Amino acid sequence: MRPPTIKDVAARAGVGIGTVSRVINNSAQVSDDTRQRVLQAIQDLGFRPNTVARQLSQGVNAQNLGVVLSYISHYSFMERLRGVQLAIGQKDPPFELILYNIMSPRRYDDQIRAITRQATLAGLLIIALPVSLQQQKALRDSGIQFVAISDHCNDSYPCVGLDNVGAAELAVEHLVALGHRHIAYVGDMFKTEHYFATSQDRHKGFSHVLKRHELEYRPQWVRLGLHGRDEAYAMTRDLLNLDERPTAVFAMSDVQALGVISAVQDAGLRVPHDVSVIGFDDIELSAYTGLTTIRQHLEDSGRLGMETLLHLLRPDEYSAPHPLPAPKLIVRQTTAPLR
Amino acid sequence: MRPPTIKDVAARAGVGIGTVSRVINNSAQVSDDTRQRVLQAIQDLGFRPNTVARQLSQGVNAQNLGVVLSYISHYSFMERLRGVQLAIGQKDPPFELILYNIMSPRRYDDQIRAITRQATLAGLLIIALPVSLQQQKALRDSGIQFVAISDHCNDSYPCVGLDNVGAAELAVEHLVALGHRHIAYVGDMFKTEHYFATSQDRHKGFSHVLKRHELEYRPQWVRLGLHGRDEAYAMTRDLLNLDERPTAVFAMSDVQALGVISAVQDAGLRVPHDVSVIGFDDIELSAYTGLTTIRQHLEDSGRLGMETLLHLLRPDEYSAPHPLPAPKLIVRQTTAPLR
DNA sequence: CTGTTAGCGCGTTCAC
DNA sequence: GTGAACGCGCTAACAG
Repeated sequence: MRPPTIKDVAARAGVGIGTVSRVINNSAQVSDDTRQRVLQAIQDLGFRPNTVARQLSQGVNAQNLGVVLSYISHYSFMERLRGVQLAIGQKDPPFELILYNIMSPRRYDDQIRAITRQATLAGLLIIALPVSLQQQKALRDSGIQFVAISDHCNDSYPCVGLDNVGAAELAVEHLVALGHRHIAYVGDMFKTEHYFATSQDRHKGFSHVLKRHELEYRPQWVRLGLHGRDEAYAMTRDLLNLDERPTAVFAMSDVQALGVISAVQDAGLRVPHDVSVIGFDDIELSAYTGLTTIRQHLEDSGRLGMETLLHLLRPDEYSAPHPLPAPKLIVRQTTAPLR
Repeated sequence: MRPPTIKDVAARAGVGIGTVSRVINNSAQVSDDTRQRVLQAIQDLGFRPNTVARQLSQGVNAQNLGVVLSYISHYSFMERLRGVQLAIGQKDPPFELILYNIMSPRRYDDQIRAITRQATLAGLLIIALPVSLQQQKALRDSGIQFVAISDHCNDSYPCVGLDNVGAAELAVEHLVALGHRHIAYVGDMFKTEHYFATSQDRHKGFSHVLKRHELEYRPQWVRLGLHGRDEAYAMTRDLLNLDERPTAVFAMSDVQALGVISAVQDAGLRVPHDVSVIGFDDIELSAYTGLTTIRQHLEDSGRLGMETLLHLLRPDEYSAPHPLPAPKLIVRQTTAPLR
């Protein structure tokens, strides 16, 4: 049962297909009588014009831009997305934005394949997800320009670089500079699949600093779990129950840092008096809550990624964007010198 | 200069169009020699396969869903969007989501027109924007199912209802119940164009309650400005400089409420001891900051809107969604009885 | 006013 | 292996 076409409608209404076309585009003058008959036939058959065919015959080349990202529900991705929107702005005619929300690694490859096979995209922005050689080829073959925002850039494609390891070092160095020697890490479970390893990378920065200052690495001070405020809360509770507990916590994201803080407070301790807490991201929320954190310029990175893509697509209209500022330590009220 | 087609490529490579098609789909066995010639021609001409034509000939009906909203950068819209994503979920093959971000009222109508003329959408969700009769007709004519999330629903189209007036009354009644008689309103400027009037509506609820309790309405206690934390901060500063200042403030959004709170604190006053503050929305942020507010079920409303649309599109796969819970007063730590 | 015809660009048969 | 038709569903231009 394929969907009805104007041909079917024409047959049922006893008219030519041209007339049907006129009716659905309510252009030209069609006699009121035949118009009614056509409309009736459309009703009866449940006819819906096929937009793809319509586009082809009208010669419109869809100018859509895609964004592939995971975890769209995280604030950090939302803020990046905001930057993307800013970059697209309000050109006339505008590019439209198609969101591809990757929820499982297995689906990622399927999704890219689907995009290259059937999406009508001018360009694609891939956020914090790896781009394999095959995917690069597939994208190029289908004429889709792409840019990645990534921790693992290389020269084989345009890419806005992030540096999770280095930025994490910034955070932990801050704690060390405050005199802390007993520092814990709270983050996401390390992924074994082919996602980028944000938590691994930030944990790597954490380890580097410990090593650099010859501080002991204690596995029981590294807590990994699902992402989220409540999960971080639970992990921190366990952390505080240890015989020897840390005096500072580096949480791999601001949302998790807020969970850490709640747990510390609920344990009858004070932040930063008893325990210092530093987060990562600098989402908008963090300014409101006074959280010390690492600013990774979320909005700017999204904007920059999209600007890079636009520049690729239309060099005359969009100039090459400025590079991303380096991650920056933002000291607020949740870290203090070791007593 | 129209873009090159496979025909042009075929001519340049001295082959038939069938061969070109095989090459770009790297299917079938093409001799290595001719493949190279074709690839070269593609290079030379800068040929990009036309996805629309490709779709038509393959019979894929684009199954995209659109979301029209304004102010995508506001947290409240982001949380609605999260709900929308949840509803779409991960069906296989999935619907993709196209974002139409309306930044000026004038552009809204153009945008809808563009959507009806050239977008390949199965359905459209219109969030907090009015749908004129003409727009309804245009959408129906182009076979695009649509659902609105709106404060002004009527029977002419499927719609998830909001009630800003009633919900605002809830907020102000709470303040009155706490003994407050001098209540200020901080909100967005009233729009004169054809957007929905969120600020007007919430202000209307505010006025209703004052009238109901025979409280005086003082124009100088109604502050309207641009949306944002900092703008709300400035308005509140002015408010506190008045000879007679309010003892409670109803901010039309949580983000603005946070600005109000900062201003109160910076003026050397305490919240809620000296001034009670209530917001509106219950964005995630508000739980973290202890803000008393009105929960309008943002995420649920987005989810519900999209579920309604999906149910319309595929009644067999998606059941009719449950209705939206009523707005709810969430009392936290920023409101207290009048001293 | 209305039926017919020729494309839109590409995938997919077919024969060669 | 490869070229040349045919058709996807629709719009537009042309006759009537």
